[in-house]
Formats: sequence, C-alpha cells, structure tokens
Amino acid sequence: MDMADGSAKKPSRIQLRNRKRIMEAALEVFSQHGYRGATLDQIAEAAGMSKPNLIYYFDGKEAIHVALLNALMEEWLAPLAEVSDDGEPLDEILTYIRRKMEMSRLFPRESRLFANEIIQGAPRMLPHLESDLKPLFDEKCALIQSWMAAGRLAPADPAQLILSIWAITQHYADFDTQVRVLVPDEAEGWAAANAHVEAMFQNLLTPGATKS
Amino acid sequence: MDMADGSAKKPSRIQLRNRKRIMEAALEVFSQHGYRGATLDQIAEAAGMSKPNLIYYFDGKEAIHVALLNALMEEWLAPLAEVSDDGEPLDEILTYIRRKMEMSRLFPRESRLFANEIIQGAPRMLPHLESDLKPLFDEKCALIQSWMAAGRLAPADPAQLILSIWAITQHYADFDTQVRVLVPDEAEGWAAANAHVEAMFQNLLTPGATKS
DNA sequence: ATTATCTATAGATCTATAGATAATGC
DNA sequence: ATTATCTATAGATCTATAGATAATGC
Repeated sequence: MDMADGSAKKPSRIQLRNRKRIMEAALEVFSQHGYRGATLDQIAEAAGMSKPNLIYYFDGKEAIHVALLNALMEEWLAPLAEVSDDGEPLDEILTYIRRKMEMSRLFPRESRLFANEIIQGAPRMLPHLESDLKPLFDEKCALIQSWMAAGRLAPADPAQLILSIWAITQHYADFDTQVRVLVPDEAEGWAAANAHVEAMFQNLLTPGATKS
Repeated sequence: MDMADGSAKKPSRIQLRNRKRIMEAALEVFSQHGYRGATLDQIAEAAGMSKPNLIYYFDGKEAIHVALLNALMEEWLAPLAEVSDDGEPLDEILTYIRRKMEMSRLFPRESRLFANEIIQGAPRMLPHLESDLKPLFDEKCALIQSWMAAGRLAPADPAQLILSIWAITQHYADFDTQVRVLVPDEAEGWAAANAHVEAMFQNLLTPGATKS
C-alpha cells in the first residue's frame, strides 16, 4: 500500500474523522485512568465503535497513547513558546501564568494525561522531553535571565521560576479532586486561585526593594 | 478465629514483619505504576515472597493499597498538623515549607503514591480526604487567617496559600522525571529549588509595604 | 495445633487477530 | 476494488483460590 517513496496514502475524510474520534475518546479514558488503567473497551465505548475498529485505525493501545501525547505536546507548550521579548517582561510572564491557569480550568484532561505519564517516569514521553521540551525550556530560561540581568525583573532562578509556575497552575487541574474537597465552591475557587497565583508571582518578580 | 467481642487475635511478630515487608514492596510498586498498573507479581517479587502469600496477609490487591494509603496518610500530614500558634507565624510557615521540601526529597514514593491516587479521582481515598484532611486544612486556614488579621503575615487567601505550598513542594517529587531532564544536576537542583521556594513564600508573606 | 508458605490452576480480564460482511469510491 | 466495520475468539496477563507441605509455638 505504501508508495515507492515510503509515504503512505493520503488518509480519507473518514480516516481523519475516526482517528479524531478515537483520540478524543482516548484522551478521556487515559487521562482518567492512566495508561495501564485504561482499556480498549473503555476507549471503544467512549468513541462509539467496536474494539477491533480501534485497531483498524491504530496499531494498538500503545500507538493510540503515543499518538495522543505527540498530538497534544505542541499545543500544550504553545503558551510558553509565545513568551517573547516583544512585550514588558512582567506582562509576558503574567500573561503566561494566566494562560496556564486558563488551560488548567478548560483542559484538565490534557494536564492529567501528561501528569500521569510523567509521574510514572514518562516511559513513552522521555525522548520528547529531551528533544522538544528541553530546548524550549532553556531558551525561555535564557530570555528570563536576560530580563533579570537588565533589571526588568527581580532576580530569581529562571528554571525554578518556570517549574514553580507549572507546579502551581497544573496543580489545579491535576489535583482537582482534592481541591474541590478543600475549597468546595468552584467558581469562587477559580477566582481566588487566579488572584492568588498572579499576586504571588507579581510579588516575586516586580523589580524594586524587597519587603521587610 | 475472632474473639467474642469481635476483636481479632493479636498479630504475631512474623505477621507484623511480613505485613511491613509487603507494605514496603507495595509502596515501591504502587507509587511507580499506579494502582491499576501495579501487579501482585511485582509486589510479591519486591517483597521476596510468593503471590499467594501476599493474599495470606491481606485480603487482596485493593486491601494492600488501602492499607498503604491509610498507614501513610497520618505521617504525610504530620508536618501540617505541627504548624502551631506557638512560634512566629512566618517561621512556622517557612519551617513547614522546608519540611515539605525535605519530604519530597527523601520520600518521593509516598508523594507519588498519593499523587497517582488523587489524579485519578481518589477512588479509594476520597472519604479520607473529607474526614481527615478537610478538618486539618480548615483548622490551619483559620490559624493563618488569624495571623493575617493580626498583621503578623501579609494578607493572602490561606486556603490558596496552602494549596500552592503543596503544589510547588510536591512537584519536585511527583514530576521528578521532568525536573531531572530540565535541571540535570541533582544536588544543585535541590539547593536552587529550596532557595527559590523559600524566597517565594517569604516574599509573599512578609508583612510590610508591597513592592513597586 | 496453629501458622506460614508453596505449587498449581481456576476464572476473569484484556489486547489483538481472524475472517466474514457491509459500505464506499472509481 | 477498496475501505470500513462487526462477531467471535485466540492468547496473554492477572487476581485469587485450592490444597498440600513445612515451620512454629504450646
């Protein structure tokens, strides 16, 4: 079936639609149960098709999971990629933080998909962390470092700064179950969370005399 | 075998030792693979005993997991329970933060065990969150609130403060795989992490004029 | 006598495939 | 003719139990 040059045939519209349907179902199931806890039965049910049909479109369970991680990685990192030298440093960072909070609120499944994968040692994603995430991370660390060196941000460790932004913002998605037990009112919770997180980093990064 | 009053027989020394051995093995395996990803085979191998022998000591896989969560819950929350009105508020909080960082460094398996459980919706721990964690959380929120009202800490949302402490400190254990990719030098990484986390919260909570 | 441990295996669950049938596109 | 879908099931994996044997404690 493959062409002589090794490229596969162009997928049909049905191919694309069904692959999409499977990925959406897989996101739902994998993000909730983790790779091992998810079954093809659950994914098939969520996608509204038979189990063998999943495997008609993907090579197997692992292939679905890998495809999902790959497809979501880029859009997951988009907000960080957009942090640039164009704007005011503090604005750039705070905009990034607001986006990350929004993503936790609107796309908790994506957050948990990655969280499950990484907590268990990133068995299917480690190469991507090295090849995709690391360069982006280093690039933004350098940018932030240059801002700090220029006195446009209060000094801090850029790497630790980014890690702490991820930690806090993604916590609201990943540990949602716990957050809801402790802060029951959802709407109020998000407003308080947004305000707290913004204030914390604004406080840390605003140039000027330290308190006390 | 049970006594008339319903209490079980006192467990023998071997009972205690083997239950301990199984729990240690289970911590290793469950924390790495999650509940569903862990198998009795792996736990048996890690404990150095046969599979049926596990089930001689526990009612089954789920019973081991539940026992583990219950046994670790209390010591996991101990540092928060020790935050008290005895000391200087900022010291109390910073001491708590240092302990949490230390626990992430020394006991990452415990952190990941709970993280796996909560990310997947706390199916076996939700009652505990309501009955054990919530009251403690509310109590400490009230204490922190009183400190802020007295002007001994800068004002903030106490609930969000605790959540953000958990988020950041536990991130270093739960997402260790990712952190190591991005900040390869381990010793340096921990030193930088400790310094950053302390500075961030000290900055946020020190009473006095805000920056800028 | 009771407690602890093992081998063998039943029974359930899960991934993946075989093979037949239906739908779609030249 | 090719693509898409289904039922049935093979084969692997996993939890749990049966039943026999060894070790321990009165």
